Amino acid sequence: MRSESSSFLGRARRDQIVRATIELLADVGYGATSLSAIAEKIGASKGVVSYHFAGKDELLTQVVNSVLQDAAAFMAPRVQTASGAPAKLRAYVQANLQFLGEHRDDIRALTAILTSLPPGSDGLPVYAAAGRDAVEALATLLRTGQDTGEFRDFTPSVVARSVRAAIDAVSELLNVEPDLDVSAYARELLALFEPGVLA
Amino acid sequence: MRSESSSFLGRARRDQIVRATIELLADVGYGATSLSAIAEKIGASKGVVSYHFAGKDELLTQVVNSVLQDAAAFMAPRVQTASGAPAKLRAYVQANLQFLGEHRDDIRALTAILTSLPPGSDGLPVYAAAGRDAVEALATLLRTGQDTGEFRDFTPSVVARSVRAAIDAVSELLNVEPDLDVSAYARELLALFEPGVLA
Amino acid sequence: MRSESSSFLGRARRDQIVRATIELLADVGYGATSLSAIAEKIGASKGVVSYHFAGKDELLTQVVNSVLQDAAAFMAPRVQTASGAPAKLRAYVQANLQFLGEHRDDIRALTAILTSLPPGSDGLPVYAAAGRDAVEALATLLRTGQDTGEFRDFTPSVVARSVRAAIDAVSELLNVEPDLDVSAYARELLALFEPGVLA
Amino acid sequence: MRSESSSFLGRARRDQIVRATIELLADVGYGATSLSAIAEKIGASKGVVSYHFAGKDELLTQVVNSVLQDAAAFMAPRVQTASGAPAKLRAYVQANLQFLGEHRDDIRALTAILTSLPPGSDGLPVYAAAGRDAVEALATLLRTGQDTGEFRDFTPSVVARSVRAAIDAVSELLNVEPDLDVSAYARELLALFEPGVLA
DNA sequence: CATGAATGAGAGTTCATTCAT
DNA sequence: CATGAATGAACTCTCATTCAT
Repeated sequence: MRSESSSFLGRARRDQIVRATIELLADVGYGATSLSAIAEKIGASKGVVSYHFAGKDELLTQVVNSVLQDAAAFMAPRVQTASGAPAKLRAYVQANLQFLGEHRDDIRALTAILTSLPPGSDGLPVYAAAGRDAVEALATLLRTGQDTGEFRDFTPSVVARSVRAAIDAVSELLNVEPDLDVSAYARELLALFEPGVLA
Repeated sequence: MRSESSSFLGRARRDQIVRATIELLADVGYGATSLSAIAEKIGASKGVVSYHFAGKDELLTQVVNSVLQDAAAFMAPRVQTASGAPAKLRAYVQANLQFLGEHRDDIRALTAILTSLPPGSDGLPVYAAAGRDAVEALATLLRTGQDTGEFRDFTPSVVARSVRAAIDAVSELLNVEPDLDVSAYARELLALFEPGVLA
Repeated sequence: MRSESSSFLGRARRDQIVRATIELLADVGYGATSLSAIAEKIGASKGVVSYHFAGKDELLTQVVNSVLQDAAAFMAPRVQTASGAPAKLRAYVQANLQFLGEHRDDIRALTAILTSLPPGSDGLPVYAAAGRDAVEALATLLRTGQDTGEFRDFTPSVVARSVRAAIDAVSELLNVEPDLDVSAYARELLALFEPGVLA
Repeated sequence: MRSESSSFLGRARRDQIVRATIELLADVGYGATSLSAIAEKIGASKGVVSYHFAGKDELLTQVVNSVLQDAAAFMAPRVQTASGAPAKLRAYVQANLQFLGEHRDDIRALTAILTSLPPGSDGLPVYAAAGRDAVEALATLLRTGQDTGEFRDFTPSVVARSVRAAIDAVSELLNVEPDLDVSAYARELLALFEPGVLA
């Protein structure tokens, strides 16, 4: 099925497989997410997955892209709507946590894949790129605020990395406390970071 | 595995195996750290590993414990020596980053294991316990500072989790920038967090 | 597969499939000549091949027959035209080499199939029949020459098999030396065999 | 088992596996010679084969080398003992046919492998090398005879290829006529070729 | 006629584990 | 203590075939 024909049925099957893969990754982890397990979950034979995806790699890539696109589609408008660097930062944190709360399986699946991929040939983790992109985007936001004098003088990459890490940590917390009030958590995070960031 | 024999030789062999496992985990990742690879690395047969450890699980548990104990042994005196909550927090962050810088393989191995272990039977990640302990210890420190009026009124677990996450993020950064000045990074982290934490 | 329909379109499709199969066999070998590869080569779906041929076996049989018929159609008039056993033998060798030179893919495909088919249920190679027929035809020619006194007294089947083998060996040589002068090679072959054959 | 320790047991097992593989190749052909079939034949699990050989490739390479070495060991002394090019040629043909008669399975296995391997990346069959070596060795013998004036003036490579092909053809014949008198056949071959070769 | 979807068997390979020596 | 041998399960992937549309 190399055709991008996007025949309705083919598309639906692929989506179904991606969804099943996400749920498995979230539920049983990377190691237990085999093609057999995926096939069983959708009530089909093993060959179906191989038919719709060139291989496990393509499937996992699809999962990663799917989640990243969803996240970007959710985040972008909320951050861009806000005016001024401080407001954008608030929107960034709040939107992030809201997305985390609403897409737990997706995030767990993403994490499972990214942390389980073997180190690349250069010795660096494969996911370094994805992570670095996210940090870089936030750093740019921070740098903009520094240029306008809204933010203090700090090293943007350090703060960006720390804020992102603090946000990502919520994902794990959600596994333990499913009823967490993510909105309140976002306010607490901002209360923690804003004093050190705002001018 | 008459493990209680604790003969000198047996102890040495176990340590050697644990070290080899740590290096492999750091170098080639969880997936490529097979018993054969470990055996090959120490120039022995596969059976040796199975002989000294009940199974792969016990070996990995040993690796985790080993690293956690080293970290605790390094951290504890530095934090306890400092007097006053703010000083203890500074010591905590600085000692943490110093340890990260000096034990990169250990940390990478630890991360590889903890992020790759499948979710436990209760659906929660196995490493939740270890992580929770670390956060809880820091939260206690923060709570103490709040009791003495040295720290503001925030939710200790939220701040503790965020600080830990910011610290842990440095581990990945070290893979990309091996020459990172961890001491300077620690100062930047404190400059970021202290305004939001100190009373 | 309503194969007796022999509609123009159906006939054309079958021929197209057979041609594609021959090219694949010649280019990538027996093992890589899958139904998918054939379908891809003609820009159609896998089902097409299955529709026009009862199975892979029938397709390969068709390929073999097709090539054998072409060869027979090329050889027969050239040999029959020559008068006298020695002239027929010369025509046989020359026509054979000429055909080899002009139908390399066909020959390679034929060889790929015949050498890759599993031994038949009787333990004998499936292609034994085809090979035996070719040897037998040449042996008959030789026997005729012996009867007329033009050829020496030798065992016809031995000489026939040897001549055929020497001819077939040129097929492999053509893969290595595509510019081989087959006509000159034919003369050398005759110079080698005629002293032992002619009376 | 990468060790060349040549422990008696390991060596025996490897030999046993190679023998089983040869018999399978001879009996059921290349396509049906799977690792499972091999394992079943020696009454062991599939893993055993993988344990003793790095992969199927290494096993098949071993088979090829094993047969080629046996053949060389058989042929070399017989040819070298003969004095004079004509005698060497006679010894070559006779020894070859004798070996063919005594090692049918080996030859069938060798043929199965060499004809079934896919074309190399250069488009040429992998076995071209092995075949070319054999032809080249015989061509050298012929050339020597020409230099001494014992042989006529012909193109050595053409004659060498033809003689080799005539010899190889006997291998197939042996499948059909197991009781063939190879010694008599050798005499007939020599009677066919010598008139065209001897000065 | 043709397609895309699905199946199920079988391939080679890897791995943790067990055990006799 | 240590080894080499063996197992058996699981894995990804490929393929010929079938079938509803």
